[in-house]
Amino acid sequence: MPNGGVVKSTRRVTIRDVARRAGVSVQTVSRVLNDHPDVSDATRARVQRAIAELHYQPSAIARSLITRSSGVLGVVASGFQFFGPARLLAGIERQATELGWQLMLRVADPSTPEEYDRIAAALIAQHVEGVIWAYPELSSERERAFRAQVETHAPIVFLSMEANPGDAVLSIENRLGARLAVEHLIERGRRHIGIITGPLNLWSAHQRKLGWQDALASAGLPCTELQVIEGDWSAESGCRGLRQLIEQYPRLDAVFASNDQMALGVLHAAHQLGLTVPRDLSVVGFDNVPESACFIPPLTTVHHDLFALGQLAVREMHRVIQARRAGKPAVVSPLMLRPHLIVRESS
Amino acid sequence: MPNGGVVKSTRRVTIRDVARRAGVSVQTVSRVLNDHPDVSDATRARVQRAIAELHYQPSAIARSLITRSSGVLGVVASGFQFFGPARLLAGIERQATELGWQLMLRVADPSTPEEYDRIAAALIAQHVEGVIWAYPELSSERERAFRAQVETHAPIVFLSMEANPGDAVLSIENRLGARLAVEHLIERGRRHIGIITGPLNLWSAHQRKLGWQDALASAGLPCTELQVIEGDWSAESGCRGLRQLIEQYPRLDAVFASNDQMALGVLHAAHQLGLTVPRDLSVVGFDNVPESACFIPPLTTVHHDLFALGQLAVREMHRVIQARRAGKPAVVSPLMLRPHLIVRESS
DNA sequence: CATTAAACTGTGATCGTTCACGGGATTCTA
DNA sequence: TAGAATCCCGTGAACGATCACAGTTTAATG
Repeated sequence: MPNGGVVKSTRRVTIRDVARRAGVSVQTVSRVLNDHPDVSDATRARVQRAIAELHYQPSAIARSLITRSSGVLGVVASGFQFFGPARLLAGIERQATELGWQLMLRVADPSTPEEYDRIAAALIAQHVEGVIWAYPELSSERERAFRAQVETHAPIVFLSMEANPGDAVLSIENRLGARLAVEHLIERGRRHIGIITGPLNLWSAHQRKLGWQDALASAGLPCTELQVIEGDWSAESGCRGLRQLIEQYPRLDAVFASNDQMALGVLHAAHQLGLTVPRDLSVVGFDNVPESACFIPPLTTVHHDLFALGQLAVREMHRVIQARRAGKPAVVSPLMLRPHLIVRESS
Repeated sequence: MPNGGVVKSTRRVTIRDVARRAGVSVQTVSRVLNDHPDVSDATRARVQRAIAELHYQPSAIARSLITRSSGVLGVVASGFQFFGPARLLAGIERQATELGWQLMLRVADPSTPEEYDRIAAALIAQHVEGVIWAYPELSSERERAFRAQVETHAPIVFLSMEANPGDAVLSIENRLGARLAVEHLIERGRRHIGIITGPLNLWSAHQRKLGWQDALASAGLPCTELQVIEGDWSAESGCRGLRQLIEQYPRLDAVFASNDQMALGVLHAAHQLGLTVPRDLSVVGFDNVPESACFIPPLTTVHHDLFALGQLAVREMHRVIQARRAGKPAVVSPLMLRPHLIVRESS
């Protein structure tokens, strides 16, 4: 019966209650719970019946205190209003659940500096056995401070970040992806290719810009700062970006937008300006969000699989933790996933 | 120095180590940690220095065992590749962090039935003090089972769900929002208004359909099943939806798409079919995703604030838990947030 | 100066579980 | 039939903190 959420504040049913009811010791109940062999079938059945009758649920907290392993991974993420981070988080969650890990979620807001200390402290307090740093950018010094705090307690995996030597970073090849996109524009005969970047303090945004430069340089095409506008991932910034770009670089005949949302903004602005895509202007995006196939016109874009990256991160973490429990030293091995181009009608 | 993530497996620094170093009892250290008054300034300083020198981090796990309060809320969510759930989760996280709660995240995949039992068990095992059920739909019977398991341990808040009497549900007024959208189309002179719904087993999708019916009925306009297509929230389904709609109801002069992504699909299909929006066809969406202002044409849509809803949910949970700690019974009070219409050029 | 209150600090039990160890009953081997 | 081996089960300590209670010193009061 619905009771409006009134909780009876009864004491929690413990292993002791089960033991009493089954007429055995707590240790025997513990053995049943953990599938240890040294229990006769008869007592095992009795204990299991008591467990069911009392609706007993073991306490992971008490267990992790004594076993010194919590079964919890910490995830530091942010910006899941964006497609990438959301997919990443989904992949992490899926794999974690499959391998039996719980997830403690923190959202890092890169604004305040001492917040990272608080996050580290909170994760350590919760006895997380591993930390997955998903997406939020870290300056080198902050990263060092964070690692110094956390790493004596738990290994860390960094995702989509700059890889300093020795870092455990998993990522997609942003630079390659951008190069593929721009090379494609060049193949289609475009010669004056601008870029709208993400926030350039972000490593991934910076890498995509480098990929754009790579492609232009090796084709001997113009590559100046006049062709660059820094956006903020939002469609609106893509819209503004195109206007500015055309103003400061009128010969523009193609744009590489560093994500699909900004590409949408570019398409929008082009439409407003009376430019026909792709005749007057080619546009390529990055991310391959599901909607990009329904843009007007459908967007050529770079596909990458962040769901898989998230899964991979958890698997790596799992491997390392398991190995260490067995006493062997183990480190996360860095890895880069290759993106590929999806050609549609905007180019 | 980067060391590839090698963890020194030293014993954790405990309150006892701090006590020894500061030359006081563990109780005194505990008092310092919890800001209890009965400590002289001199000892307090000595203890704090010891804490700093040893890099001591208290164990939330040990603490929650004895205090019987974990400081952890469980969140069951899914589908954060969509704008709504992502905003909801972001709001929940923000408010939780502000109020000092940790978040245990589970993603519910509505496919398997016994998974709900596992989720409930996991949450109880982790001693969560409250559960926020964010978005994933529950059948009445599954809900009952879940509540029966969890509610003796922790209060539950349901978000965006059907409210059975007595349920603690927070939501936005989906039905009203849809009615606003359709009434607007009627005001603009449209008479043959179709709808592309979300999956109709979802309460929110069903409510939006009812809102559409409300508006048509009170205006005395046609309202038949021929005007209805069931989508799946994706842009692609909106695209297909419009084609089918026109086929089975050729007089169509406006479409209410139950989210912005499907509205994008509608715009796309209209463009392909040579229809000009809004001249030949008016389109209204639902959600007001940031991109919708950059659709072609910019989308008229229903704005609602799921971030605020998430914050609210945590605040309610907080209130209830605090009250119960103080021994007073308290229940979550149901609440509905009003959405409003954003008029742009697609209508 | 004795008495009482206030300020400060320590002791042992406790939360719910597993770990290390020990011991009795049963079966097997010589 | 004695000895060892196997199976089964229980006892006390431990994990890292807080709680309830008690004790000791210092300051305030009559």
